[in-house]
Amino acid sequence: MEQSEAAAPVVRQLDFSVSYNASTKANALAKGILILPEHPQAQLQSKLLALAQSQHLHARASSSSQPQNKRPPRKVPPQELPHMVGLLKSKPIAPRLAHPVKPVKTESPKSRERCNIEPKDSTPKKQKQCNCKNSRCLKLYCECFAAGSYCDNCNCINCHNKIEHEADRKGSIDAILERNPNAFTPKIANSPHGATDGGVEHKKGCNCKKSGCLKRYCECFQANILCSDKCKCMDCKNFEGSEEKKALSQGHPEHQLMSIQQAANAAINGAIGTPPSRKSRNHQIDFRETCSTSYASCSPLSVHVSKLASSMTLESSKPSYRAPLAGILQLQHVKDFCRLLVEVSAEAAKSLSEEKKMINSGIDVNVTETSVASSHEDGKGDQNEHDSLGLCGNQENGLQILLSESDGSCIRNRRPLSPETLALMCDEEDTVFLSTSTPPTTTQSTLGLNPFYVEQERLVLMRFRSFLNRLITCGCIEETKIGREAD
DNA sequence: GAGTTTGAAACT
DNA sequence: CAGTTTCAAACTC
Repeated sequence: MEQSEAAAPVVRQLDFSVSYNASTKANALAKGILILPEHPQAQLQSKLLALAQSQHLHARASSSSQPQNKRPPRKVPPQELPHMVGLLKSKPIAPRLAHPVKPVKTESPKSRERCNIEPKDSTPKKQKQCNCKNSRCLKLYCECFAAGSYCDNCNCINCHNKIEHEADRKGSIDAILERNPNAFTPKIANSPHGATDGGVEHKKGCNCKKSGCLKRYCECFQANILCSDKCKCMDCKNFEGSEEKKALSQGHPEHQLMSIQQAANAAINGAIGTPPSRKSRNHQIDFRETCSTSYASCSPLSVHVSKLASSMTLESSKPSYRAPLAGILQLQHVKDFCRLLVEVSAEAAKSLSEEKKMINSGIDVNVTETSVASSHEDGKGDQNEHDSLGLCGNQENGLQILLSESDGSCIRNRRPLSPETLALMCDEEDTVFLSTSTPPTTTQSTLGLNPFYVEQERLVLMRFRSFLNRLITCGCIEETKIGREAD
């Protein structure tokens, strides 16, 4: 069947678990996934990622003065360490040093470290530069060592975390692993609760007492995640809905971006109504217990409701709250939507191939082109999408009017949106995709961007954007409804 | 840049 | 396992 054949590339493109390289190509083929060299899925993936992260990255780039030209030659990934140690036979314990001789330092570590704002996560992108003095960089105090990396361009003293001290290093690693086999495994992991903290949580949890978990002393805060059940912190303010956290975010663009990232992480789990978990420890002053909105309000579309519900909880001890998209967006909807995207792609492929044939036979195809694009921008396409998703089916007529808008502009004109919502809308990036609507150039072709697929990809991405806009609309409307009910 | 605070890691 | 010490990062002045 022609349609299924055309849909195959999109199926492959949407399979983000498969990275496009020579080794995975064979795997993909074995799975029946079609690989098209002239249109690697990485292009689509990177565009989607860029769409979601552009705001974050732009702001980070402007706020960070860290020089980007430092590239350590080779870094050992954290997960590599246990493996390395497993090969060791002896177990020398690294002795504690009294007071090593201090070499002359040439650079101010503070000015540099201040700029090093990369969140500590499982996949560090930028090499930390430590300032260790007494640990020889062979203890977990050393960030480089703890990350499984060799020291490089650091300001450490008497450093043994180097290739030339490999024996010492391995001995120390072995000793540490003997104490704690998980010492080198990433501390940040996917949360079993999902919505609790935006999808990830600190494996061990923090133990903060004075920082309110709102300073970088706190490992959770530093990793840009919310505190979880596992934390033993006191007077924690690092939870969704925390006024202090909110105030902090509003004051600092960097923290705003962190919040956006947290909210985006939470969107996947929170929007489909994953039940929140609760942290309950009687020995601790837990603000989350008095603010039951915290965990439920993880959706980026629910930021305003979160604020509202937060204030409600100050007045009532048992506030009721549900995320705006709870009960609206179900897992099945996401599946349906993916199916829809495949269909859109297939239809586009079909139309485009017909168009190509017509061009070849000298027929003017302007009308066809218009019909293809418009059918996916509104009208039938929208109805199809709306039907398949069943979104906001319980909403009043106003919603239908809003849904009929294809670009979501009316939503934005209605009132200012939160940075979190704007981050998801990513409309400022529209030009990136819309620019591909211009006739493909020979450059694109020579770069391996088959114009046929560029156009096909554009249509799919536009549908995706349209879907996100509708989702936002649903969230806004539900939010308004909840707000009215609260009044 | 020096000094202080903080919380994880290491040690007892 | 709890308490203490050490350590280096984060923070303040």
